[in-house]
Amino acid sequence: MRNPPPRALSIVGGVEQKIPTNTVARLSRYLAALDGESESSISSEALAEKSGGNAAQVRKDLGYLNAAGVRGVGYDTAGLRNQIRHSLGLGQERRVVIVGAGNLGTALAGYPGFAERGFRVCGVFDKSPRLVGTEIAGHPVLALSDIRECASSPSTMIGVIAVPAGAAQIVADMLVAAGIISILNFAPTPVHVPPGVDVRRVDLSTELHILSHRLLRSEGTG
Amino acid sequence: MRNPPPRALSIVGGVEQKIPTNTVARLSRYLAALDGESESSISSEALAEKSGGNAAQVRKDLGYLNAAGVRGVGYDTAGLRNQIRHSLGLGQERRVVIVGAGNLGTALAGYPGFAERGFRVCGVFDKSPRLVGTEIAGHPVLALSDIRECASSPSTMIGVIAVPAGAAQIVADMLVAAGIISILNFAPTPVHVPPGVDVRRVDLSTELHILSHRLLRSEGTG
DNA sequence: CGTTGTGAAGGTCTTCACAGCC
DNA sequence: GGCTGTGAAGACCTTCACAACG
Repeated sequence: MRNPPPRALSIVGGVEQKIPTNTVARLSRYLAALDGESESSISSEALAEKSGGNAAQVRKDLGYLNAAGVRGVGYDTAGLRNQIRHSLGLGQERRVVIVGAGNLGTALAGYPGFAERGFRVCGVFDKSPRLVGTEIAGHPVLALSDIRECASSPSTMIGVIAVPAGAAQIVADMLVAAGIISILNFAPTPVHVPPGVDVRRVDLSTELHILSHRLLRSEGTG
Repeated sequence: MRNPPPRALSIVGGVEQKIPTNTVARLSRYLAALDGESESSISSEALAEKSGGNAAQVRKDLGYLNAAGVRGVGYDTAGLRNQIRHSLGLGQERRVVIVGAGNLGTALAGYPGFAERGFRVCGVFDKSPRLVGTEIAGHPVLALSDIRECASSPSTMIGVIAVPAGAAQIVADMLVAAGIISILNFAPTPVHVPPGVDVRRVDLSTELHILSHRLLRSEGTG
């Protein structure tokens, strides 16, 4: 959320600049699009087509990576993939803890995209003694109190909140107490965290509301 | 991501103006925040606090609704709730079909927030004959071929794609063929649809990538 | 008084258009 | 010729600041 004042990072081998969040989101999609690409080189136009965007934007976005496109040809597929992976912090393995072993937590734990895209689920937690000890999607369900232990390399971990709204804040507090500073919140409520902790929120009802609003409009005009 | 057709909308006879998508998303959150509100009136500052936003923005957003705030007091809770519901197209019941009865589809079908926020799941579909006929989250699983039948009031329906990437486009085509013009796509791939069909995309990997990128930054500066 | 409603300012993101390069 | 890289323009979004008002 609150990012530090724009400051140059000393990354080995280059000067990185701040990349807007929207661009990061699209980079993620470019990466997915590249996964299905067998040609050794790809043009901004082709990449836009495959990722659902537009060519000028692709070029602007890749500009943030100091991407090595070749004029008249396009971008080297393998090199571009590496650069995007690097800029998304996927050079090292990212570990994910999921809190909440209900329907959503189960879906997340079993989501094949996680592993494919560089994330490893390293713990699924639930407060219910009925669930602790069972297994979902191949992961043992652990007690909430074990979060701390699991989070031994805090800075590389992401915590996912997949519990009902009423429990979201308490879970957030626990994640923060365990040293996790990066949280994805699926509960339909905001959570408060100390400065330095980054929360992203995904709310299914909100997505439906947006579609519903636009339906209303097309009903009005149609 | 595909955004709404950039057409200017002239609602006949009305004073309704276009509401930016970001504002619509926040309206959804204001609505959620109001659900937990018992006071008869609420200030922009209080609403901002409860919804995780900022007061000036709340006032700007509510301005799009011609909201009837009372200076020195705040907004009438019940009235505001109604206005937001109306502007989100929740005056009528919105029906949702979910395609894909895997982990994610099951989680969505069982998500209590849907019903609470004005949406009714009216069909869960899957291509697997093994699943058709079973029940998930209280909904019978139907065959894909029944989508058309289910979508008798097309304009009020929202289709949710909860299938693997490889099947997403085919499912999108089927939804469109059934007359559905509003789609929420959870598959990690874009889908192509004809003009007039509105697609929103939610990608879990992308959310994780954004967090991962920001972790990288804080590792660099920390 | 406290709070809304809103023009104006400031910032960010997207699109355009074309120079530059292979 | 074809495609990238990018400044400039334009659209959009957020924040500020304060007048208007109950």
